This record gives sequence, structure tokens and C-alpha cells, in this order.
Amino acid sequence: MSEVESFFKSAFSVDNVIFGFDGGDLKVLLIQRGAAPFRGKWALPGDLVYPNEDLDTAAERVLEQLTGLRGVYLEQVRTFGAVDRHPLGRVITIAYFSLIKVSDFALTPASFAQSAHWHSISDVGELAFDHNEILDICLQRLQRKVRNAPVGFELLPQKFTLTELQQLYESVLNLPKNKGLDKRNFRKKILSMNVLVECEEMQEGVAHRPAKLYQFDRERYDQFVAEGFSFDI
Amino acid sequence: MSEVESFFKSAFSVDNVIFGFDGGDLKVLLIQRGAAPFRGKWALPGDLVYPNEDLDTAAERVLEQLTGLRGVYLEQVRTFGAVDRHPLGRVITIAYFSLIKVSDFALTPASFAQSAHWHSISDVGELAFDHNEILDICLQRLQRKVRNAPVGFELLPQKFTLTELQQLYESVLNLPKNKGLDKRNFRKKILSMNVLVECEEMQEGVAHRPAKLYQFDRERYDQFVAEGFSFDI
DNA sequence: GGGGTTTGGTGTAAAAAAAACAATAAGACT
DNA sequence: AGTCTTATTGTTTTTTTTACACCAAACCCC
Repeated sequence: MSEVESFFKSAFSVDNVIFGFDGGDLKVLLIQRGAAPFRGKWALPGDLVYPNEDLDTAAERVLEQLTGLRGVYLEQVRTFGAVDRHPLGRVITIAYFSLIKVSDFALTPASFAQSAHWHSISDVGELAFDHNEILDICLQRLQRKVRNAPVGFELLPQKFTLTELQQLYESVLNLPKNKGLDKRNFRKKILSMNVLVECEEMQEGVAHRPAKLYQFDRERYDQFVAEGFSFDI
Repeated sequence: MSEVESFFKSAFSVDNVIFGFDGGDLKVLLIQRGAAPFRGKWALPGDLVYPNEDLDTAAERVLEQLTGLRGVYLEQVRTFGAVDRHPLGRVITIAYFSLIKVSDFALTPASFAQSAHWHSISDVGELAFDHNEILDICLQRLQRKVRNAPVGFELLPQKFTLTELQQLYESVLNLPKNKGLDKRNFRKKILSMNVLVECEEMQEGVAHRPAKLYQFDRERYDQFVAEGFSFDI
């Protein structure tokens, strides 16, 4: 095999770190591999990129095949390309993370997985390939991103309470519940940005005083940015 | 050709956005391509990744072949993989940026370039491939990075004056000279971090009061971080 | 060697932002 | 009615950021 040909004995894949939040811990969606290598092991959902497919498209496809969701938040994070990272050949992988609303999630039987389950971030065991490292880096990226861009809302239902929003931040940033962030200061800050609108409705079905529901308003956010302010928690 | 084989009719390259600073504008090192496609056009230095080569290693190699430098600051930024980005086939590229001290730079005749020259960031014309987009993204990354990590020093000689440091920030962040940052506040801030040490020497050969020279001290920086502070300009 | 020119170096006060902190209100349940 | 649980709201203090102007040191030129 000539050297030039050998350049083409390689492939690239995408792997997707799918985050979710259910009110408790931050979660990541993992699959149990149905094929070698690492058959039976937990891994990030991913696939080889088709020859005629853009990278972002491939990441969207992987996400949709697994969850049935389209149009959710997706961001490229980094490419992992250690020579020996894949036991069967030279395969580099472009890592993405996505943020989905757990309530929207409908498990679709995906060809590449025996099963898929949410795992608490703090309770992820040893994963296939270099997926622990990928998960780490993506989590760090999310932690930075959530603090200076309004992406946290992607993890919550459309209507949410301020307490839920605060708990989301505490989970993502791994802060102690109701200790990490001061409730009054948090509310003051987020409301002062004017990017939330109060819904008519209240929280229902709780055994205590119900909270007001809010929605994120992208138009207001765009205006906030246009005025030269920057989102910062 | 089977579908599986077609996955391997693809390659990946690295492209390197090499930044430099000479006291005036921020500069980027571009090559004039010596081979098709885009022969004669200005482009980012880059090369295919060897089959047995890690991505970071490939980026270091490209940098060394062009500049003779090793061990300089290098950071992966993003992977660009639009299907049609390379006219000769499916080639995705992993973009890096590196920061070098222009004074260390010794041009080495590199096989892949007819010539290499520094271009002012504000004066880069149309580049080969999608390199304008890559340059844009890398510049944005540098602008963010320089504000919250001590990477600016990588662009300056080992010993520098505070004015030079300020001018560096103003160039990278594209602020008006001596207007964007307040001299007194800038000095106060950077000195309060305690990451610079004053040299014995003074600036020489200038037709005005000579300035004190400073050096960045990584140990002090590590301690600064260990104490829970974060670098922030 | 004196005056002009150029950049280097320094502190304080006002404003804004962040942090600390606790009591009342609303509804569910018994 | 009383208890329980979470929701909601403002003020004070501290810290950080901004705004702002004058003298000092070296060189140059006459």
C-alpha cells in the first residue's frame, strides 16, 4: 500500500454527549454497545460520518436516531484523535454535546445500541474507547457555557420555576443544593436581565405554595445582547 | 466500491493559525501554496495527518517545519468538515492556533510553501479553502482566551514592558490604541495578580524615559490559581 | 547645559456590582 | 385551626470597576 493510500485508511466518527436534567442530578444518555469492539459496554452514542454528510449533520442524525429529537441544542466540542484510541483502526472522533429536555425524550430503538439509559454524571462507570475523557471535556465545556450563554434553558421544560432554574445551575456546576447560589441574589440577577417572561400559570400538583412559571424569551435575550450586555451567571 | 470502503476514502488534515505580535498589529503567518489546489493562493499552513501520528503531534510538526519552533503554545480549536470544503475529496481539517514570539521566528523553507509571510489580521485577503472562516473562528477563540488565561505572554519576548503588554491586549482585542484600556487600571489589575516579576534591567535604546522590564512567572501564576483566583482581563 | 519632547509611572474618589443576610406569604395537608 | 413546606421579597455591606491628571526620567536639539 502506497503512503498516499494509507492516508485514506482512516475514518472519522462523531460522538455525542447528550445531557439531560430531571430535577435531580445532571444526567448523560449512554448506550450499551451492541457490536464489537466493546460490545456490551456503556458508551457515548456515535457513528461514523457518512461520506457525503457534514459533521454537524452526522451529529444531528445520531441524536435523532437515538432520541427522535430534531432541532435541539448541539455544539461541537473537540476532536479526539489519539492513534490508538480505536482498537480496529485509525478512527478519530469529533465530539459534540447536546442539551435536551428529558420530558421530550422518546426512546427510539437505535440500530447501534442494545439499550440506552440516563446515567447520573456522578455515577458513570468505565466507558468504551476514550469516552470517559470525552465526557469529562464536554462536561467542562458545558459548565463554562452555561455560565455565559443562555443554554441552561435547553435542559428545562418550556415553563419552569425559578427554583428549578437555580437547581439546574447547581447541578450543572456541581454546587451543593441551596447552598451554592443565594436564592435572592440568583433571582435578582436572572430577572434583572429581562430575558424571562412570567407565565399566567402557576405550578400545579405540589404540596406547598405553588411557584410562578417562567419562560425564556429569545427575543428579549437578543435585545439584551444588542444593548451590549452579556449573559453571566 | 462498497459502502464500508467508502468510509475510508477520506482523510484529515490539520491547519494552523499562527499568531504573532510585533508591537503593532496582531499578525498571522500565511503561506503561499506551492501545489494544487489553490496553487499560489495564500493559505493557512497545514498538512495531512500521518496515519501513525496524533493530531497534536501533526500540528506541532506543521509548525516546526515552517518556523523551526518547538514547544510553543498550541491549542485545538475546532474541526471543519463541510462535505465540499476540499475540491479533491473528503478532507476534514482540525484547526489549531499557536502563539509564537516573532523574534524567535526563523523561517525554514517548508516543502509545502512557496513562501511564508506575516499578514496583519486586518489585512488578510481571500484565502484558499475555507481558511478565512477558520481564521475568523480562531481569532475569536484567541480573543476570548487571552482575557481569561495568561496566554498573551506567549506573544511577547520574555522580557517586556507594561506598555507593550497593554498594546498586545489592545491589538488582540481590536481596541483603539491607548483608548481601549486605561493605563492606570490596566497596570493595577495585572500587577495585583502577582504573576509578573520585575527584572533588574530597564528598556534600552529608546528616545524617552526607559520602562521597567517584567517577566511572566508561571509558578506565581499557578499559586494564584491554587488560591482560587482566576486570571481575568 | 537648558528647554522641549516623549513616554513612564502613580493614587483617589465615585459608581457599580456582588455578597451577605431573615422574615412574611401562600397553599396543602391533617 | 394549626402545621408543614416552599415561594417571595429588600436592605446593608463589601468588593470591584471605572474615571480621571500630574510629575518624572531619559533623550534630543539647539
